[in-house]
Amino acid sequence: MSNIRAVAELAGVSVASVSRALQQPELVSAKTKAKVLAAVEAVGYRPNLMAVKFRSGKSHNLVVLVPAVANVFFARVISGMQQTAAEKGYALLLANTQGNQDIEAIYAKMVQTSQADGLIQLRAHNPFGSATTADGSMLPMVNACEVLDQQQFPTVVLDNRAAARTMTEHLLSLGHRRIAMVKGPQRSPLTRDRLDGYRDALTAAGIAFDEQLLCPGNFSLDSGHKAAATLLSLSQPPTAIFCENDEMAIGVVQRIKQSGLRIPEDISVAGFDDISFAAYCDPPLTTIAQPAEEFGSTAVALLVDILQGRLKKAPKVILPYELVIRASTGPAPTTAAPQPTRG
Amino acid sequence: MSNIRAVAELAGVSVASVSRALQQPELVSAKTKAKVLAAVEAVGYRPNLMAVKFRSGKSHNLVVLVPAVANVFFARVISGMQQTAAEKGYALLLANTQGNQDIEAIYAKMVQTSQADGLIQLRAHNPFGSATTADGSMLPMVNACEVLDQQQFPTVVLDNRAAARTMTEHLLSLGHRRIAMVKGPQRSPLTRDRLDGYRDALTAAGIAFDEQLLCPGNFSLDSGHKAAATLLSLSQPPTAIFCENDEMAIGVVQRIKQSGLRIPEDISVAGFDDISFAAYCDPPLTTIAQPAEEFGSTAVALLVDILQGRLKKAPKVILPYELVIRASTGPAPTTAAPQPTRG
DNA sequence: CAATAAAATGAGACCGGTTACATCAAGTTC
DNA sequence: GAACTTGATGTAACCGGTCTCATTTTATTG
Repeated sequence: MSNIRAVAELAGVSVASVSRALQQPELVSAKTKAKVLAAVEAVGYRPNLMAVKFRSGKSHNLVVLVPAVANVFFARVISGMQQTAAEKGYALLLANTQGNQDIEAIYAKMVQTSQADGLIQLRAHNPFGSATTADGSMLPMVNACEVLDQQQFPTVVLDNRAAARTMTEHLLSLGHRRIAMVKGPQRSPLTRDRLDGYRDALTAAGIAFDEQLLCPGNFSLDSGHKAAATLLSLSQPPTAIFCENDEMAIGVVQRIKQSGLRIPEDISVAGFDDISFAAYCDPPLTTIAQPAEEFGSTAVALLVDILQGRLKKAPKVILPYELVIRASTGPAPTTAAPQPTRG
Repeated sequence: MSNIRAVAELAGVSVASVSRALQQPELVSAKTKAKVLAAVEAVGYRPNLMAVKFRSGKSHNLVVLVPAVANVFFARVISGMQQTAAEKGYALLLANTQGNQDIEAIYAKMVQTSQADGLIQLRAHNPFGSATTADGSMLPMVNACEVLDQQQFPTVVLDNRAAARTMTEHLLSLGHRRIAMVKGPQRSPLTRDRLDGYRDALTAAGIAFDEQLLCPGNFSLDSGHKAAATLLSLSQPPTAIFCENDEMAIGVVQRIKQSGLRIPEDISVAGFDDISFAAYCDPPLTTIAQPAEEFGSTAVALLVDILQGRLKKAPKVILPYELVIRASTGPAPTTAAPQPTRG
């Protein structure tokens, strides 16, 4: 691999002149610039950017911790990150953590060992352990989607509580009184916020909260399917099921159909995220649309702002959501609670 | 940020001893090692791995060019890459190319500028322009999923021709004689191979090829929906539609239902990939299962083998596929071709 | 105890750029 | 023409590690 010294030698100038000719052409004479460019061409010179990064102390890499890259929603977030990172001259180092904190720690270390300048976390967990560096400065981390309770870090988030309340109100407005919720992992703040929103709406409508109508899930299609089975087997099944993501809702839809019940005539189903498949579900899914790509691009933009010193305090960016009403939700059945015909 | 010299000073030893104590502890005395480790702890030393990479000339980064990270299938491939890369001590630099060759070129340059050691391409395109470096050695690239015609690069691929033939034969065995195909982008070798397999099966069954039954698509849900509309409006519509991926098949399914036709009684639909949503489609989708994660892990393993000099010639790895028969395909209708009732 | 082998340690070159500073040539001003 | 300014270029330090080679210390042996 040819280096800058080879170029300098061939061009008959110093390495400093070569560097200047390439980086600040206005500082060198036209003659020198021409000689340098010719020599660069001749030896096929490509500057070793690793050396530049090392010298400058900036890797221009950003670590991204993603619980599951194969998740449709996260894939969109990554897509948005990628776009903005490229625009700002950063590359993304992708880490598929699968919720494993050891893996998170390994990648977080890339920041501490100068392999990356900053980190974006899509889960409510701080992989660094503390919020500041040894010298007390803010760690270059942005938290998006599911955010930490303590607000030491810049965050990009949806008002999950309000969104869940909006969806629940939509279902209430259709006359539903027994509304089940298929939740995400128990401990996540995201799930807690959405549960709060759900309860807010119930309380406002004067409906008692029923623990039986809460069903755990893990955001997978299968967990939705299982949750629906549980809910349908209740002595008093719900007339509407609100799922914390679209995958689970699609699983729920399948299970309900397998029971011979109709959606939304017998039971309404709602999701969250508005992934592309939601509109192609049968019936098309009522859901909360999140600006997934914007989560990614905003997170990257914030992180770059921090890295370049344009941001002093940790901001909290709240992105808008939208209730998307499709055919999977409809008026609550007026008759007695429907009974499964099979399954 | 503390460096190795600070540690050396505090420990009262040379920088070489510090380096050895951390990298080849068997070379230093127990006493020195203890002093060094204490000093490391005291100053909170983290080796600057950027410096190490620079010095060694190995970045231990791999660039991955993905047409669309938000695509469900590719997301799984990335997931597999991530896993294997982490095991082998490499990090993934993710590039979302969206088919844009300029973006590909920018990221390919990361290899040439030593920011990455190698590259994985998921499309049939060589972002480097040539197959060898200036000195004639093989470029560190692996091509997966959709592969280049010329075989200068190691490739990981499905026997798409055989897979398409298998699916077509499945449909033929159900009595279908008018089998449509919803294709991917025209110029891709992947689409060409699958078309060849489709024609192989038709020829073997003595059925004439009908150009009208080929429908272009772009692997999106929407393009499947549109393709179905076109196919249903034919004077003689197909009795089965074979789509080159599951997204398009799901789009096709929706459009067919909107026409009031039943699947599979009136028309059969088949996909390709076996994404998780395929099993949750209504009816569940017959498809070709591809080992997506294995594409990723194999591609990374091959690339690392190249980088570490364990691989001299470019191998071609062919991964297995599996015909997954679900409810979206069934016997061809025995009556006259069904007519749309609405839509 | 001297001679020698073996183990431990230190000094400093090196990777490939950038850049502060020194140097030098050419032009400007009085 | 001397003094000074300006622009172009070169020299070499520097980033933070690794690693070769020389040197010193310790262990072994006759």
